Amino acid sequence: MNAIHPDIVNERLRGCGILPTVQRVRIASLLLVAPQHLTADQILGELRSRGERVSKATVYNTLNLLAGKGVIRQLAVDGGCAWFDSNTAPHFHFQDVDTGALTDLPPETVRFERLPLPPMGTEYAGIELFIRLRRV
Amino acid sequence: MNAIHPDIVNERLRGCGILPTVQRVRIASLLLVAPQHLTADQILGELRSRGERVSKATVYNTLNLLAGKGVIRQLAVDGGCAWFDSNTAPHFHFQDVDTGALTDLPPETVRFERLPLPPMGTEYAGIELFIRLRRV
DNA sequence: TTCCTTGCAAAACTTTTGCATTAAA
DNA sequence: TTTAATGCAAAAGTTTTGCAAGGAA
Repeated sequence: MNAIHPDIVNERLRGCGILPTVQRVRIASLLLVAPQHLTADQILGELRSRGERVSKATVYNTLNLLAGKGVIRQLAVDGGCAWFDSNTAPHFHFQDVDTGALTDLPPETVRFERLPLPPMGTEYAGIELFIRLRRV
Repeated sequence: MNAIHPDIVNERLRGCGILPTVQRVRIASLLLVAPQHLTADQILGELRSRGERVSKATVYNTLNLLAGKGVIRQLAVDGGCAWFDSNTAPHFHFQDVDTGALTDLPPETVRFERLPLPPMGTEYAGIELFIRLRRV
């Protein structure tokens, strides 16, 4: 598994007005090492298997904090638990219907010819596109 | 609120191999009366307010059964609880970011110019498109 | 009768919250 | 020293499950 220098994460968090505590840096480092999709439970499990102590509550609090500041993105996928995406650039996803696992879609493979105008009194807050895949 | 003839629902369920019991017909009738999006809890509340007795477990079991047979569609929306859509034709959704409420998108307002090929060994199982709206 | 469905309560899960303890500035 | 974050356990919310009782064929 790759690593990311703690100072980089530290500065990234500070830049967003987030106090970089030990636990927050651990969680952010894990996600930001590469573009990926992880659940809260996967993050907790990975940190604990490394011997780094974090509580479940802190994992959730930190993920919500990071998502609120735009460091990561919470994906609105169904199925029991939330997925957190370390790639905050606009992009779409493949999703395996059986496992729920997500894969980034190459951005240039999707193009819209037509999209609706937002209804009166509203504005776009984002577009989520999931292409579900079944194994054959 | 409109009504739908019980016989119609009866036949619809039988046609899918579902035994049309009293509770199942109540739940299906509520959903199928119009294209709409309801949560399990909304369905339970509506039936109870009409004085029709159903248990929570049966609502969930029935919704899963109907979705499994393709009578309704379970939407993969994030946020605590599942939404069930009585419109099974291919279509997309607006979603209010604050309330989570869903609205059907007029189908002709979305057109793709380009979509990715399914990766080797997979095939399309469906496309979910949510356009999130924020009130201004 | 035989099989399937229902209802209730309890269990299983994910996520949030209250509060004493601990760490950061 | 003062303020904010952490950890634990308990609470909250949605969904599933086990089992006795009731309904359909």
